[in-house]
Amino acid sequence: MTNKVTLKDVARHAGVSYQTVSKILRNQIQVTPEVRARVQQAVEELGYRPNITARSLRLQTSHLIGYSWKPAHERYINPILEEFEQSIVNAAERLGYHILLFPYHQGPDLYRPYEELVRSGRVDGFILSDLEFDDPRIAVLERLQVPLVAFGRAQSDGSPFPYVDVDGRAGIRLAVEHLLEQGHRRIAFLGWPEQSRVGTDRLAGYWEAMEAAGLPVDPAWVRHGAGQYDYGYEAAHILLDLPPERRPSAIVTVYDLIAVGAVQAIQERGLQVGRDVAVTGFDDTPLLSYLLPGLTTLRQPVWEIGQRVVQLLIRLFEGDRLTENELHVLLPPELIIRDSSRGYRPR
Amino acid sequence: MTNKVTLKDVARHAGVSYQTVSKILRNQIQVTPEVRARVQQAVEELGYRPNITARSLRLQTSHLIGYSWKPAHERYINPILEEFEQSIVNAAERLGYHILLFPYHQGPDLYRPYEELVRSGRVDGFILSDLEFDDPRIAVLERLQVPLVAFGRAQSDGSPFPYVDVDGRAGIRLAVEHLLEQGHRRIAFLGWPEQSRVGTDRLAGYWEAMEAAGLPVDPAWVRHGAGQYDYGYEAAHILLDLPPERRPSAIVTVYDLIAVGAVQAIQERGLQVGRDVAVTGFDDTPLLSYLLPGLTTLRQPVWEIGQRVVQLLIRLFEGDRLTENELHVLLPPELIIRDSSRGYRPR
DNA sequence: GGCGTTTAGGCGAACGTTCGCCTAACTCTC
DNA sequence: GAGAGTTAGGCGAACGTTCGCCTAAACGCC
Repeated sequence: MTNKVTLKDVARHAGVSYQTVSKILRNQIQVTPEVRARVQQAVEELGYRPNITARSLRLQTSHLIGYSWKPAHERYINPILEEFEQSIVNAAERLGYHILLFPYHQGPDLYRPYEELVRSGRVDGFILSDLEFDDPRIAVLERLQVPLVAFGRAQSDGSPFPYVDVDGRAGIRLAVEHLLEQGHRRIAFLGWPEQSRVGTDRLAGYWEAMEAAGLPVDPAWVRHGAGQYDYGYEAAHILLDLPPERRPSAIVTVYDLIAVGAVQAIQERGLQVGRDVAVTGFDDTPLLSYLLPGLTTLRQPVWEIGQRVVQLLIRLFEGDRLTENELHVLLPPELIIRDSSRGYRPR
Repeated sequence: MTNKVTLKDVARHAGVSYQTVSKILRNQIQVTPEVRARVQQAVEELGYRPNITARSLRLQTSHLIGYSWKPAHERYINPILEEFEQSIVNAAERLGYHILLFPYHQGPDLYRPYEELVRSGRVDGFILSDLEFDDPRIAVLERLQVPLVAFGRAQSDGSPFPYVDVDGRAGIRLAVEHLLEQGHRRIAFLGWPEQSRVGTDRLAGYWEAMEAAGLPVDPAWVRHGAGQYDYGYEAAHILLDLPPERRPSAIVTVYDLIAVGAVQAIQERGLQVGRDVAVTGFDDTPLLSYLLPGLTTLRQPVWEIGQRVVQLLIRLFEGDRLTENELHVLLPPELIIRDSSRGYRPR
């Protein structure tokens, strides 16, 4: 079953005390080359592997990181989460840690399971994703005084706890700037509900870019909604119903599926996406490329975020003193330009 | 950081020996109600939680299950894996276990990391998904003599190791039978490459259903291919190019994206999906419902599979003697009938 | 009331590490 | 060649549990 070869076995084989074997393997002692060789050989012959549990007990650290995320439900899937998961596993592995799955279920007794995991020494710290506004997990974990790093913020202007996040504001700014370069002047924005942290952040990017270009923004161009495909579809129809001089020639959205809905609405009116009305999305959702190959979108640096999150958490474990810039990291998304925002021909 | 309250603290507080506290908490001893109450109170006052690492060391079991899956790459995503992951976490949690992520990377030294995890006592056993034909992980783990349960088989007619799998053959049979009921007689099958384990299995279902209905199968109707969207698209065109009396009126596919490609090809020819040519997919891919709402497809009982996999693995841990039927479980998928296979009007 | 039996709870040991301290033996120096 | 310094490696203890064995007191019985 599990490893039966212990330090004592190796020691007996090599004719030294078992504590000495431990020290030799961890390079914490000087020995004659001859003894070292004997020990090495014994290790290999017996196939010794240190028992992680015993080490954890002695060292008072599990080398396990809890990962809490919000499971997708029925009609909602988060396309970037799988890549994030892979990334943190990858980074953790290289640093000698493993990732323990710990999905986040809303419910009355949120505290209990976290306390259990922490107080029982199961995990050394947590990685959180899918942060909500005023996320209850944060309070719980801070109360437990356990290190945590979040993928995402709780407030648009940053949060006190350590996080790594995508700079949605900069991303949307990139998208708007790109549309401006293409000659668009009336650019609409399909955002998320006004309370949404992510939505507010991205909307700010829109305002910044429009302002920097000195362009007035028609209030009708900025919309908020909670849905996905349907919301994009309906909102686009409303936008296209505006009188010609107010009708946007480009629609920036905060999510690919919203963009897909908008594309559908545009096409239904006999308009051509790109040439007549440009559309941009957000996330570069993998499956979409099959169905709507040409959607201009913003790709989050998910892999990089995962790597940073783990590195940051482990530095927290080690008790490093970290600067503001190390504790709060923002990474810009990459603008992927495709046909949905090319070939504009003003009419 | 981690729990500082130990059995000894509780014992001191309650005025008994610490071993007695342990026994009381595990109900392995009879004590006077008064002592039990004192201990209970001490536990609560101090917020004692047993240290999992120490327990693991003593009990020689980590209560951790390694989950190995094949990470999605660039253009390939497996839509059912997230649900599976959730399901095993859920089942494991309820049985006192946790899931450790351990992605499977093909490479020269496959053995090493598994050996490490097992011999060091990190995990008690493994769950494998995304099985390949003659999957190397199986050999490695069997050599290490570690319990394992797979989601999937390595051979169409079953595999020696414990597994839970979806009965693709029965699924395809359902789809074909449904099409027969709709009045279709010329039914084509877009499968996977001939070496594919899953593909062979599903193809068998097709043959069985056609044979049971006493219908001849035109060899041109059965196609094998490795792609997804493109493969479906091209294969459908080839099928529709057959002379009218040989041209299929229904296309069964082994994967939703292949079906989407086929739908595209059908529509390009001015034919209507469902009325003129029926199409069925496999997996009920979540995102697709936005883009092609009406695809008839087979939904794998992923949640159920996850639950069963964990239960089976834990019974393996416990050394139960299991019967053939318990070790090798097949669950049928559910046929979701939508518009792409309804309203057939023979011409 | 003496004997055997039950019961409550104590005690020692073990799981496999790591780490600090200790001590012989060796090396150097004058 | 004696004292001080260095070096190789041994030893005990600890991390926090669980478990088997032990014992003293309480109990039942005739």
